[in-house]
Amino acid sequence: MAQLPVKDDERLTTVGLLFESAAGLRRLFETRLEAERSLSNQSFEVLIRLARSPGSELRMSELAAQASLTPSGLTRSVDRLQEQGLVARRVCPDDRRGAFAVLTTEGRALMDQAIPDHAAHVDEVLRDLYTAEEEQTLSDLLRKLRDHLFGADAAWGLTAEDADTCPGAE
Amino acid sequence: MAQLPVKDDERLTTVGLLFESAAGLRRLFETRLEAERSLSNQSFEVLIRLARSPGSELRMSELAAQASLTPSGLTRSVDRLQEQGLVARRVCPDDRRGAFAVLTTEGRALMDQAIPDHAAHVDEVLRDLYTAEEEQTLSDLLRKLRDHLFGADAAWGLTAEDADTCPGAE
DNA sequence: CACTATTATTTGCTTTTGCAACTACTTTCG
DNA sequence: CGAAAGTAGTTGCAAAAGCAAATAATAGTG
Repeated sequence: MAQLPVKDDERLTTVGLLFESAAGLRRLFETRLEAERSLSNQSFEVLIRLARSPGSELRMSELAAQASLTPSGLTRSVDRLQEQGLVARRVCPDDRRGAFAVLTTEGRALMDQAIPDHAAHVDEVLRDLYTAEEEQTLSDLLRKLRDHLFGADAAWGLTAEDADTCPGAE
Repeated sequence: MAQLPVKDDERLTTVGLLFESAAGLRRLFETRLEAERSLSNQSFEVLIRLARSPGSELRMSELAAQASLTPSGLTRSVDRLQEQGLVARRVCPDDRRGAFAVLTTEGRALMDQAIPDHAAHVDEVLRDLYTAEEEQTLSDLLRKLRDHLFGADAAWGLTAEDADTCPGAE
């Protein structure tokens, strides 16, 4: 089938919708997370990625990529979480330049509560909006974009097999 | 067809992909916009929405919603653009509390150049990634989400018929 | 009409973010 | 080995963003 060309305007619109949707969700979640857990959406992003990683830990640089922060942004974010007692740093024994961010016991406990709550909130927003098929499609299309923008690696998909770069865990 | 339930994990992943995609695009565009036009992505968002509105103007509050900023964030953003001579404020004659942000001649000239460039950049990223059909699907799914999160109004779709709340234009 | 409630935007102040420079380590290569 | 180049993370500083309170104008009510 001859594909009708997509016009510039439509592409710009799609990008605009993507930005608006992300910002809208961020604000929505932030309100609740702030109220119920005193967490910003950004902190939560950092925590959830740790929580979903093997050993509840991730290299700083990897975490920065996953949480959409620059290295310096992540350093401060982890500083804050550390002050709150939710995260600790662990030097990488293999490479002493490197550091892991690790969920503390307290952080783990918090996330064990917060993640189901958050998932329920996400459900609330998406469940009645999309069919299961649409949701799958959206996920696939977004993953394609994400992988294209970064390097097919990073993030959420949680293809666990990497991440454990630093065998000498505590 | 009985819809297989979507698992919590998958929903969380989808949301994560959305955040990552948006952040990735923002960084990508920002780099080029900064280099070629000395504009942040945020400023550009404000400008492009003005440029695509009838009369190149929009109420502050409407613009804030479209650009994913809080009212105060938008005030400062417009302050900066005004200092750069790209935007001006116009008091709404109907309602003297209200203000319009308007593209100046200079701002219009800038955007007449910048938008095609930006559109080309967006094309570069999306053209070979998605089929026309996929792109349409993505756009539809995102629009549904955006409309659900806000009030089916706002933004890009540019259903021009509103916006002209303030008849007494200059 | 005076009086209270609402709405639109701005301002004061604090937090978050980013860039660029810096430190500390590792790797490469002569 | 030892200097040069590269990598991981942190810090100083400045820009941007948000919240809450202030301002200004409009709407509603008795």
